[in-house]
Amino acid sequence: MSTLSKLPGMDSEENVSQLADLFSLMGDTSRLRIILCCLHEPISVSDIASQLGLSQSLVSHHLRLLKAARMVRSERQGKQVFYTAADRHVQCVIEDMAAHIAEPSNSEDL
Amino acid sequence: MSTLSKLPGMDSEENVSQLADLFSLMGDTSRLRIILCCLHEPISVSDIASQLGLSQSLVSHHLRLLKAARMVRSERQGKQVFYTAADRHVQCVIEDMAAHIAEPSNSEDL
DNA sequence: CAAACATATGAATACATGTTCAACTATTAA
DNA sequence: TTAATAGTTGAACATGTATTCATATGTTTG
Repeated sequence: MSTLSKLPGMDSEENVSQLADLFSLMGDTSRLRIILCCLHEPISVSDIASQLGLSQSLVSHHLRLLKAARMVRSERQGKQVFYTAADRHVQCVIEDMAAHIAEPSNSEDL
Repeated sequence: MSTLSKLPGMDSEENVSQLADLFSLMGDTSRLRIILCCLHEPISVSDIASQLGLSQSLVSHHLRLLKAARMVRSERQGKQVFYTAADRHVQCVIEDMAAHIAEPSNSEDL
């Protein structure tokens, strides 16, 4: 058995690339900001676009990818479509990464 | 004040792109696998390369980026250089993302 | 029905980046 | 010092992808 890591499920190629795909999605500034917009309450596409200063088309493109990865959920209300972060893990990931940034660098790093 | 999110520090442009850069690093399959290799114990460049079936050069390139982002630490021992994951947050991020994948999709997703 | 609004989508482009190859530095052994 | 091993680095290439523009779909209102 090839145990690349001791994390559950992380020994298969497929799981790793599935993970990488998700990280890749969050690796784009526009997309990450869109996710942040969706974290706390449902928000419409045009509201995201105007809040972030992005074109509506671009936001829609990104939301499609995020939705396909189940990172956001969509709900139509009349003409508008509201998006929300899919589950709490999305926020957890961001908080953890922020904690990494906050972590003081060791002196040995130099 | 523009509070894009209620996450501490996530209201500034710079912090968001700093986050995105880190996610982007983890968004590549090779790099993510390299990180997984470094999670639990120090490992040399050539060992990573042979374990993952990647060229030593490629591994070194990736490690340089990971080190610059303070995701891994390096320590030379003789001819070899051993790398380790920098802090526990790196592992947390991966675990959270794995939990997201494991999360059952809602019926409304269709 | 047509018009107006909100969102989605496809194609084209411009830019970023993962990978390879070759050459270079660093460390140890003979 | 020379040879051998381990790692790094730079340039070049090939592939992927974020963004834009134009157009299409869906929804409400007149």
